[in-house]
Amino acid sequence: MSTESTTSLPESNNGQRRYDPLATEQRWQNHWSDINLDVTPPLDDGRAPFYALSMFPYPSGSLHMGHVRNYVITDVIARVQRMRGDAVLHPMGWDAFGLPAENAAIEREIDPGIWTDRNIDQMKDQLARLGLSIDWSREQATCHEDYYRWTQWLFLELLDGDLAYQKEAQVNWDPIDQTVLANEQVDADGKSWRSGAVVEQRLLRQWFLKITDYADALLDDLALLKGWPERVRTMQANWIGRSKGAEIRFSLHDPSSTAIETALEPSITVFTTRPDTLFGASYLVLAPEHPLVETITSAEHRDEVTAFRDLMSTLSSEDRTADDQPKRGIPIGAEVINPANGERLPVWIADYVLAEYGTGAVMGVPAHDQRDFLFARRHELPLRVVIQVPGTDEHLNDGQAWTEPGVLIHSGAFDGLTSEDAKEAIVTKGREEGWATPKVQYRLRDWLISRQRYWGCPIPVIHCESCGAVPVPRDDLPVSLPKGVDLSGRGGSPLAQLEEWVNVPCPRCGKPARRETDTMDTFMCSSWYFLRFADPSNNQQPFSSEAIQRWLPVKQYVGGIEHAILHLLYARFFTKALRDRGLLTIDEPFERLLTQGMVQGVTYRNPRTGRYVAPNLVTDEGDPRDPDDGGVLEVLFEKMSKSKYNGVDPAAVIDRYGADTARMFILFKAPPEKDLEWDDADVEGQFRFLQRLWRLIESAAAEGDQHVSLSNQNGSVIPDDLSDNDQTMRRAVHTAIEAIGDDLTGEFQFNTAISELMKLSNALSGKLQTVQPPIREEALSVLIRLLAPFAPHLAEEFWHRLDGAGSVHQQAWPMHEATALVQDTIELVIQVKGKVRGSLQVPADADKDTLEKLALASDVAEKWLEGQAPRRVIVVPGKLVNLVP
RNA sequence: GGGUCGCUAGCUCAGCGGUAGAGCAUCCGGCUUUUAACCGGCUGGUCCUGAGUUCGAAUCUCAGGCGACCCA
Repeated sequence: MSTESTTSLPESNNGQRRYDPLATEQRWQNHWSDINLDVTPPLDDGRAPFYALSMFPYPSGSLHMGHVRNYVITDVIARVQRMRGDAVLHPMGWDAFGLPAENAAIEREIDPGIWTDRNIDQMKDQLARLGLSIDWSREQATCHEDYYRWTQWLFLELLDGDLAYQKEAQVNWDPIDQTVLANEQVDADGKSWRSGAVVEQRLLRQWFLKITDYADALLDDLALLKGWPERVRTMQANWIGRSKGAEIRFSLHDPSSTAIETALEPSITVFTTRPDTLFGASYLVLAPEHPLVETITSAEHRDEVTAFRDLMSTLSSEDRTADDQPKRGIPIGAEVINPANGERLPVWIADYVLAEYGTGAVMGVPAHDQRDFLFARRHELPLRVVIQVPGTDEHLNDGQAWTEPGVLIHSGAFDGLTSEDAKEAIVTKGREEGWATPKVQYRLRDWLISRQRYWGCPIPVIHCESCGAVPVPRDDLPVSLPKGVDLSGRGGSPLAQLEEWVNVPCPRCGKPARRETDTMDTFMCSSWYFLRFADPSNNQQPFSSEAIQRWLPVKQYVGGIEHAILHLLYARFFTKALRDRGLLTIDEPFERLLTQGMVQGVTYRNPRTGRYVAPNLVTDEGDPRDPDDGGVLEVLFEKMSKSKYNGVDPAAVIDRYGADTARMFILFKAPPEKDLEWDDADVEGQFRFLQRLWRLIESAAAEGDQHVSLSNQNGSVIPDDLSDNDQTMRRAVHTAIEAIGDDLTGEFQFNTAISELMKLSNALSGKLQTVQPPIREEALSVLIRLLAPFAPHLAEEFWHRLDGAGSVHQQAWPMHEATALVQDTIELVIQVKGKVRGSLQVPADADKDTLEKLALASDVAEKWLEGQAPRRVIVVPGKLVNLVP
């Protein structure tokens, strides 16, 4: 594209053109698309690979600011790496299965596939306006057959590897979305991550993936993820929840015998992380649902126990175990023998013990476990201190259990051992005597992937009465989603209604059989999409090993913190499982992770009613009032959402200021990991900065003495005879290169990088005429190249305006020259007793002695030392001299 | 209760042993049939508090306060 075509911009009456962002941006976007600027280099390209990836969006149909922030961050990284000489893969796709499409179908009788494709088209148009350097030729949508046939193929791999199985289990049921959910998809309050409904427990036969086989690997390999935020790693570690301990078997005491029967069956096995406190056990608790409750409850306790179990079945596990709940429980009339000391302990059932965790039974050690302590106090059970509590001998302080490790007391032969040694010694003894086994327990459960919904990837399995669950042969893939299904939303798997689809011959024996009618959790689809981008149109396999070796792992992944556990844990599991199936050679999918903060909008809320008020109903921003009752409103910043009326539409911002301003504002307003408060005034400020740059370039492009042309930029040589002005400008230019380079290496700090651009612009403004032509050519060339990743359209416009060759986005990233940063003289700070009292211009290379002499001879020294010789002189060359009288 | 992060100008953030900075906002002045204006300048700070280390602390250490997030 020639610079001629830019003359269509409006001209002002002094001959300078005005900045018209929309026309400029459209023009360059078309041009880049024409020359395939963003296409990924081929596999045999010799440069270092750099895979930059944003978490792909659900195609809701409208782009919001969170998306914009996410994709702009990734785009800047991709652009910088290209200029630094890497071969960059920067793709985009759609996480396109999921409930909104199905709900739209129910409400408006639109085919979910058509609805989804339409949304994808819309969002793609919106994304295109941002000027993202995405290789759209690699686009994927998880709901398209040429993608999901490979999701099914990978499911069969997991099935072959014994990592997928069916079982009947208590599972989370979302009553609003009418489907089951994985544990990760239920929040701490027991609510669905999607619908917000309180989940119920149901006993159902479902498909699971054995993520627990990888619990140790997923935990241990967190140490490899040095480029991940610490808190994400911590969250994953907590979620996996590995605890080392032991299972300890307590034999039931036979009340008809007075002898200690160590081998009486049945016995009760508990899991504990504190075998060192075994001698402090004073009771034993079973979960109310524990199967042994049925058999060992004594006749006189049976009615009470039945009533208690009925009560518990109505409560969620969160309600039962909440800290502020009184610990409820009742004895069941049985007794066990403590294998360590032969003591008889009563058996209780209680709300705070859950059947799903551990063995569904715990030993009660009131002195050294806070929950046991509260339970024992409430039910007047005995308490025995077996770990020495510092400073108090035998008693507990302030109504608390002592849960720290310590030295054992009242523990027979183990007295005097530390907790750590005692754990091992007690378990060893127990193992010899057959009542203890070392055991590692996890909080992580297997991943429930069945969903009773239509708009998802069909599970490629056929159920045959003779052969059981038979995998669909790989040659028969994909198992296509049938059209024309009645989506009533009334529950049950919609696919089950379609008899002609469901009834098929068994692939193994040929007898009539039925297809699996559940679809997969959409997190399955997103657990491998980053692999497909490396080899997007392969129709022989999900991806080739050559493509994977070239591009994976993802060098920089960018997305929201809400996936800290969900998607990021599943994708890590997939990677390891596929590695063990021989399909991958990498251990981790994402080398570096950036979790961007939320975009928040100004929000008005009536503190009395709790209702949100739309900003256009607030007449006076200085004194916001509720239009209904005239009351004063709270002004807050909260995550943008429809219900809070605080959203800002990206399209409206781009219409008004252009994508470059929107990009610059979002990057400048906050560091990428932190929340960003949207402020229209600051958007204006950013637009003004771009206008200042525009004028700077326009004046440089003017004909005459000041005219700058970058056409011979590579040939221009910095002369030896530099004036002070020349040197000052070069210093500003190379300082900016160094600072921005630092901001874009390791931790990304786009906000400070843009601040440096502003400083550089200020340093050049009005001074370009005062320096030699090669200096101003260098200055402008650097400024434009440093700007390019942030404001790609404007930088391209500037580059062409000053006769630059090719696209600015194909130029090399500037490198700073250390010699340009050197100063002849520096300002030496003079301190007296640590307080700054003045300064002095001194040669930059002066040695310590010289500096000391200069400082002592200065007016400052004379004034503050009053003739006395200083007791001590501290000289920091290049910086200061501190005189201590 | 535990962990992580944060507290610097009115706002959002840099600075992380050596003269407290940027952008926006405010205020003042200028320019203009370039008016979503623009240009120039000023103002503004017990760097959360206290103690310690040091010649010197926003910066390091300890204690405390407040806030956010995660876990229990």
